[in-house]
Amino acid sequence: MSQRDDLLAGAKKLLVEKGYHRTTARDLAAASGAHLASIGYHFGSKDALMTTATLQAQGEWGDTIDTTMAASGAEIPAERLRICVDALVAAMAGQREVLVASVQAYAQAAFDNDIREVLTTATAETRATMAAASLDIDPQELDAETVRGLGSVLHALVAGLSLQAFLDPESLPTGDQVVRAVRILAGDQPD
Amino acid sequence: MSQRDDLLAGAKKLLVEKGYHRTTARDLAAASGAHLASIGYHFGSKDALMTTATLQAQGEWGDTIDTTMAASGAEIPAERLRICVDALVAAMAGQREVLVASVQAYAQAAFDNDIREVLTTATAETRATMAAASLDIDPQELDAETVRGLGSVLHALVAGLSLQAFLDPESLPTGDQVVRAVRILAGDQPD
DNA sequence: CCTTGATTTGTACGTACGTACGATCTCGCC
DNA sequence: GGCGAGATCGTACGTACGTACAAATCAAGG
Repeated sequence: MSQRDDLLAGAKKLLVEKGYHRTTARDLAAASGAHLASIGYHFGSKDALMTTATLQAQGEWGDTIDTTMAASGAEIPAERLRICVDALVAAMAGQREVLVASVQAYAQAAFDNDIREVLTTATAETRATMAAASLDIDPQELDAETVRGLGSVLHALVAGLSLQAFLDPESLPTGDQVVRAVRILAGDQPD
Repeated sequence: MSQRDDLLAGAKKLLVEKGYHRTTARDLAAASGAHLASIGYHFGSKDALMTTATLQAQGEWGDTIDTTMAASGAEIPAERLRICVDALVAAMAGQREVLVASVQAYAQAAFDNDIREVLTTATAETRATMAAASLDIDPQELDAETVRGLGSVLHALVAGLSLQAFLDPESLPTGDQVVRAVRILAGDQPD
């Protein structure tokens, strides 16, 4: 494993443990076993290394979501939702570091346009993937309207639950509770 | 206005413009017109000032949500949802700074237990408020089960849409689109 | 075996940071 | 009018930061 890889791995670790800005170049060197000066050589600057690490870490959470969504093969939309939520909630509980990294990525996105753009693109893709999975159709068949509606809602749901998992995993709902809540919200009669 | 207040106002401004850690004590002094040494005098440390500012800023977004939720008085759950989403989306578009501050607050929560606790409490309250508003009942009448289900879903929806507004406001759905998406998800028949 | 280019190392420079602390000011009160 | 506590100011100290750069090392090719 090259120092470059070591640095990236260490950066991701420290991103989760200390956050973006509290991580110093010397921390990175120590955590990765690489030499302080290697940061400049391989990445140009400490900031560039941290940005790269942040984007990679965020990508991993996106991948988790995508694969989880793809795995649910029920017939009924509500049932698919239930299964997905349960699977995601389980994933969230087990991978808190990835959630932390995602939150750090979002925080950086406020000031770094590179990160912002990657996140925006990734979000758009996730919305399409989720909308398609939820309807059990091919992503190509989706119209923009559906992505904006269904995709946004699904993404919001997952992102919101991720935030909840990040803050207080104990309070996460089950897939069943989510489905029942959705049915209440969909209701077209006074309570 | 005292220097203390000036410092807090400046800190909130810089929290949004530069983020938590990139804001230096000298930035704070300059932005608030207060003297560098006043930070130590009034808040003990620069970090304590930034934490206070972060919590205040986060509270403002919570207040926005709460008042918006309270304002929607339709009879039908879905209709209430539609109105709320439209109102919140409008609020998000007009108050990007508050969204930025919230994201910064969450990022800090990963490493600061004070912030984490306040955020957790605030989230729990918001979930209850939203669940109650959505059912058009008094918060006291809510059972824990409903808060966990309906409250979580509503909170996740709002938090998720906030994140979307933060990243790419253009892609936000309308209340109508959200309601239609929810109805699809609630569907108990194969598409 | 020597050369050459890509890495890794050691180190030091300049800078900007947070904070401590004494001096100075403000102003209500005796 | 002076006293004293609270607030503000000026400044300097020690530190830790990011980065530059020359030296050392390594890996292949001729």
